[in-house]
Amino acid sequence: MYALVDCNNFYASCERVFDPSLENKPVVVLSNNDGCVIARSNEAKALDIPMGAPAFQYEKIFEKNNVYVFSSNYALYGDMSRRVMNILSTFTPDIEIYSIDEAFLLLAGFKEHFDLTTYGQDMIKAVRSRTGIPISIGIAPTKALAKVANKIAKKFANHTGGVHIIDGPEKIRKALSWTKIGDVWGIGRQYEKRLLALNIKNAQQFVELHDEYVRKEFSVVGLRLKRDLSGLSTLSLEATPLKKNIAVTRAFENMYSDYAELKERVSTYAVKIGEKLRRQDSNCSLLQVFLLTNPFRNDLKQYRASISVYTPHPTNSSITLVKTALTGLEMIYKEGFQYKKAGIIAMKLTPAKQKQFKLFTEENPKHEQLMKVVDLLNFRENGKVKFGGQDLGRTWKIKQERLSNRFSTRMDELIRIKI
DNA sequence: TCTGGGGTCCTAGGACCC
DNA sequence: TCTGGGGTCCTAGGACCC
Repeated sequence: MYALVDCNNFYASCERVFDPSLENKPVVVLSNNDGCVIARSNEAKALDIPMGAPAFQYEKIFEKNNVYVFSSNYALYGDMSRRVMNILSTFTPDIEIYSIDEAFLLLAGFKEHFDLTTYGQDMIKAVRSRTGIPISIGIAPTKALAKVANKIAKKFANHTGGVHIIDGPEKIRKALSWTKIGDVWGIGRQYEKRLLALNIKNAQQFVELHDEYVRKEFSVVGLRLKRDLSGLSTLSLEATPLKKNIAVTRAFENMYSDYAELKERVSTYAVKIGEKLRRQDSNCSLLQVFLLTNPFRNDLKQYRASISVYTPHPTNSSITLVKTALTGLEMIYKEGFQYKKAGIIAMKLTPAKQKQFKLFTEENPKHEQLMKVVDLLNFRENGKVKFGGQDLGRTWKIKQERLSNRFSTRMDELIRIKI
């Protein structure tokens, strides 16, 4: 059996842990630049604030309903996630961390020795008492069905107490008939549209389609999903692998048309890519750089371009990455456009330890030492060391007007209690 | 004024190899 | 008239996920 454990309204719940007065109140968390709503408490969902809602369009609704609005605080959410996952790992040796707030647990052979409902409830209690985060658990013979079970556990929390088990053909059929086709894991907007056109409205009707048909219309991905949903375990637990790509992409606060400004932004993104690579101890060999205008401004000329550039050798040195990224930028930049967003994706990642030496080009060995020192200083001094290509006068101007403290990772931002 | 960011996988087509 | 068969690698685009 597989369990899917999902943190309820994760980002909103993290904010609540450190401010319990938010309990039972509507809470939303915004994306970078305070742009869109990316997490909502149940109370906020009840106000019909949709996922992805642009914040500026909902300002009035926030005010009228006393919605508590937060900028996203990834330092906090990442650390809380790590704590939750650590607790879950004590319940089974086989765990796949699927996302920041979700994990699959393989409970092989547990059924014979434990009551799975009680086991699930024990997990809920442990995570709640040790982190303050509420979770829901779905248990079933396959991953796709565990997802379905999780949805039921959450939707009928009053009945299920947060744990729901699907086992046996009858329960599977019942759960699948209840599940709307668009709510199935792996069925997104496009597939939903196509299936509805065929009058396939729920998951049960989907699993009754012929294999060949599903394979032809929805590729092997769809076919695997169909099998897994029908109870044949097809998707297995994956060891949480190292990342294959690492990206830093941001919309700008304004539109830029000046090459010098883009150069500064892209340099800063490349420096950040370097930090991320060093954190997971990887090198990269290929950088993809892209640039685009504001797609929401129909009145302006549109342009988007992207290019891949090889680094001279596998590297995680910010210096080399900046140089490579700027080569790419120069190739795709065109004058006369108002740019709104740029990004860099590092690809072809290799472990930093297994460096393939090149015959003619090689990293200056001083880079490695230098980067170590820079990372250390930036950690201690909260990001004070910058590179020449970055704007030294810039006080990081991403919009974060309602940021909570990094309660669990910074000494100077600990929660304060008055006695 | 204002509209996120970071991932994965699959397929098709082109360029290349022997 | 007629023009092989089997590969790999890369890229772009499109779908999906949270």
